[in-house]
Amino acid sequence: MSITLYNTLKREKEPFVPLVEDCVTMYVCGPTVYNLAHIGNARPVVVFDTLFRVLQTEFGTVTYARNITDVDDKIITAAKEGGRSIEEVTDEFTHKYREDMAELNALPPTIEPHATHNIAPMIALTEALIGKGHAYESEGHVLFDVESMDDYGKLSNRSLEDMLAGARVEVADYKRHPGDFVLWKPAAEDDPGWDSPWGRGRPGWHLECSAMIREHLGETIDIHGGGRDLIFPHHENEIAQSRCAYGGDYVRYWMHNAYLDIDGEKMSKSLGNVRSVRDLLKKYRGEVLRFALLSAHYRSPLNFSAELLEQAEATLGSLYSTLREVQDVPVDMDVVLAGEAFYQALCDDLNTPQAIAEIHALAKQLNKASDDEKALLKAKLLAAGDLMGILGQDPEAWMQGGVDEDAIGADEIEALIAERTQAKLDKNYARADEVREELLARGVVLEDSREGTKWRRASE
RNA sequence: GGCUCGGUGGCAGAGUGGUUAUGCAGCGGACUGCAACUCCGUGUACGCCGGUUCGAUUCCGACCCGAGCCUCCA
Repeated sequence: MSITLYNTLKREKEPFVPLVEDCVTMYVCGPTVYNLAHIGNARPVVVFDTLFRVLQTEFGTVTYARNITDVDDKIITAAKEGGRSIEEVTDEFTHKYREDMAELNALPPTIEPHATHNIAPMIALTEALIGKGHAYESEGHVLFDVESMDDYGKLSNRSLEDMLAGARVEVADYKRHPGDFVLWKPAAEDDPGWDSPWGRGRPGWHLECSAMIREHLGETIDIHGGGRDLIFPHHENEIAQSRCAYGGDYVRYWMHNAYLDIDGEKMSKSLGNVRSVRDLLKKYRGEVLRFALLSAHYRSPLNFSAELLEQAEATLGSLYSTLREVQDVPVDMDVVLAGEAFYQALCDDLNTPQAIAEIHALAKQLNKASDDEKALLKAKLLAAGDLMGILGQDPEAWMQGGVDEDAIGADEIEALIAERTQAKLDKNYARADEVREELLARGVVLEDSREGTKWRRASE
């Protein structure tokens, strides 16, 4: 099965062929650890985690790196405001980031390089750029000279003139060209800093990714992902740094996910609608958040809303309900993915909505399957879910679980169901319906079947 | 102003030069003591205007509307 990916650099889908046969390198821009991850941060994590899973089905070795930016102005500010050390802040939020992403069923990346552990390669990169005439020192800063690169702006498709036309920012007087960007900047006395040929300082943001990719993955990698907003200037500048310093292509496939809106509005601090993953997890299970994030194609904007989450929860509930019906059916066969529609959808530039449609088709088949068809269909459904990071839990536990601490307990539910069952045997339907109504009012839905009464927590 | 990306049925959301994804909601039916679950059936939507074509939602052009980037915000 060949995988097709949309390459931002070429603005079209193309077959994915790794540089080294059977061996893929992928890098995704990770968090700056100064606060909690919000749901917008989670989108690329879930999207590229899904890609990671798909790539692993096709290639023997997939090395996936996601960095931790642990030196940055915002971190310094956060530490000062909280009266804490830099390490306290970065440790706390690195930890919480990992926890939150794990809740979303995102697999840990193969490598998680920290910026502060890779200062030497950053200094080396800066020196290389100066040595080749692509960077210059000015007032304690080291700046990249954008005019020294012929095709600067290729990824974002803008010329230096375009950038000047739109410039809305005062140009620092130590820059030769307004587009020049900082590779290394001086550190204030009490700020984190490292000794360098240009004095005590710290790296610019763009420098980190270039240096860490070179250090951990190599000169040219296959896939580099991130949010759409990173195309310019971040990724553009990474390209400039790495290609000018090392030669090579740097990145062969650039992938960018679209933004997330909250209730139809851009998520922003000023609107006060930033939703942290941690906060959302108090009301919705991680798998629900993940499913919601995958319900739209990664290159399409996604409107994040209560309706979306409730629909995600209902859909997952329905799929788990299907799986619950075949709980006792053993699955021990390997599914040949190549022929499966859900797999083809995922291989086609990660078309998750199409894959979800195919999952519905499988569930429908399973719901009306004869006994001897069930094992294979169940295996396919689980395989599809596994690729998307969903449907991996025990169906009964999912149906009866939730995140509401105050919900009615299982024992009490079972007792009421027993009472209702007896009432039904006694043909006391009034009492039976009364029990059902009472449970419904408390968020429990009853489903009678030949095997007895089952229950589940209602969505919402 | 420049660059990029969109406008699909009540809602969400794929996709395609011609056989009307998928889910939710709605309607009809089967099942059920009644429900729920499940199953069956049901809705000819593609911003506007031109063009190409036997035929366009899908290609081309103009237009309208919206979003993002150009401010180290995924």
